[in-house]
Amino acid sequence: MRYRRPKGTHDVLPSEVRSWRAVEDTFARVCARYRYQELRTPIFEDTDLFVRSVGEDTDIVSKEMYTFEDKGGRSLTLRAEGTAPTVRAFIEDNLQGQDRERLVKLYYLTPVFRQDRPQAGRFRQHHQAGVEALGSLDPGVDAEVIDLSLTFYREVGIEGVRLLINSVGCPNCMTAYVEKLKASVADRLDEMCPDCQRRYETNPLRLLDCKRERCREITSAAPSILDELCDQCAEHFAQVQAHLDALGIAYEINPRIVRGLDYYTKTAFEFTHDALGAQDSIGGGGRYDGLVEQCGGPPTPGVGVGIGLERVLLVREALGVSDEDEERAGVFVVTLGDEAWLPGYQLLHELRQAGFAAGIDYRHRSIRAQLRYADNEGYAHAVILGGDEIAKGVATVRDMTSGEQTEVPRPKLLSHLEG
RNA sequence: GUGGGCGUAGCUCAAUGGUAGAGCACCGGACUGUGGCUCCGGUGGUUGUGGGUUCGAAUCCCAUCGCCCACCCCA
Repeated sequence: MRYRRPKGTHDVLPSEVRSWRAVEDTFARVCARYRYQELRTPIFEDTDLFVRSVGEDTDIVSKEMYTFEDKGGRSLTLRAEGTAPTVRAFIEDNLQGQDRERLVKLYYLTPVFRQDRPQAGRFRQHHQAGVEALGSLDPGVDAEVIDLSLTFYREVGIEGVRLLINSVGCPNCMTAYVEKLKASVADRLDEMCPDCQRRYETNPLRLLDCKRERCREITSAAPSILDELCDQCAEHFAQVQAHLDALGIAYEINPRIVRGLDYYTKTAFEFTHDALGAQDSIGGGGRYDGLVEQCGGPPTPGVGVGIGLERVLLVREALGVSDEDEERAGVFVVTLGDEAWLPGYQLLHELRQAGFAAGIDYRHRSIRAQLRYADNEGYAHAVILGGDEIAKGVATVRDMTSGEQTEVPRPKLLSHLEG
């Protein structure tokens, strides 16, 4: 095999496209219902956009980005996540207009590139469906984004989604909390794993995220961020819960949800599903009230979610969700012998011009082979043209479901098929 | 990046050192101009690749590539 697809990437085969379409169309439909508008941004951006928004010290930026230089010496990076490019466009294209209080609601479907080691549910190119709501601090918007996500999961046929929520506070309470966290861990730091010892200096919040039993045990003694939130953040988190409660949305509060992107403030949440293996997160997001300003725009709060489409597809498969069978459609032109070929070929063109899906057998095989093919390919009708039909100026129309056949005069063929 | 498992026909898998097979799919026939059911027959493999051990390797050893799973991280 001379060429292979790059590691961690996938070809979406014709047989798989239907479920992709079903999921993508459902997402677009749900977004339209919640009044989010589609935004398409480039597949690559200035490297600096991701570095400064996601955070220099995150795994995504420090080891997973596909970064390259163009001929002008600019450093560019393949889309490593969805929020930063959306925020960039929000600012650059002035999507908010003059009304700086206006809520701008955007959605996207996009490939995302990260160079991890592939495994179940993890790819180097995956696809995310996401929404971003920019311009409101209202906790009802946090809940709306969560509600939209859950509606999407339900409408693609996924039951059993678990919602985990947390608040990571604002820069003020977060800084104060980080100090307390470090203090509580400090005297046992030498017992922790090398990663955590590094995190202690570079990104202490991530200490809470470590999966090692020893580290978990040590951090379990640490204060919860939820106890350290400032009044504003605590109130916002309470209000998010009140809004979720009002919608009857079940959730678990999990103070260990930190998320791997540095721009999050206040609300952070994650959707998981038990049908998946180790990579059980099927979506995640949160609030990022400082990001727009940090990227050079006017101070603007925001909240959003990213949903992994491959994982959604995996869950659907595990749950046995099936897409509707495609109905039989189209007309297959069966020609018998040389004299019927060109008339059949003309009919094929005529059918297509009239809007029918239509096909023919370029192998000139037996009628048996042609009908078998038409059956396998899901045609609704076969039109048989042989010596008899040509002589009589008719065509034989066979209904591929019932097997009924009728002789139809050539001039009336199209109207007969339409009826 | 670290560790483990697995690579045999288009697909799912047999064959444990001695002639590479089955089911499904595909093609043809029974049915000379009629698909689906049944029966019969057929096409299809440099056993991922390279090297080694052996009289003999799909099988054992080494290397390499690929895939899968876990760690890590995330969607």
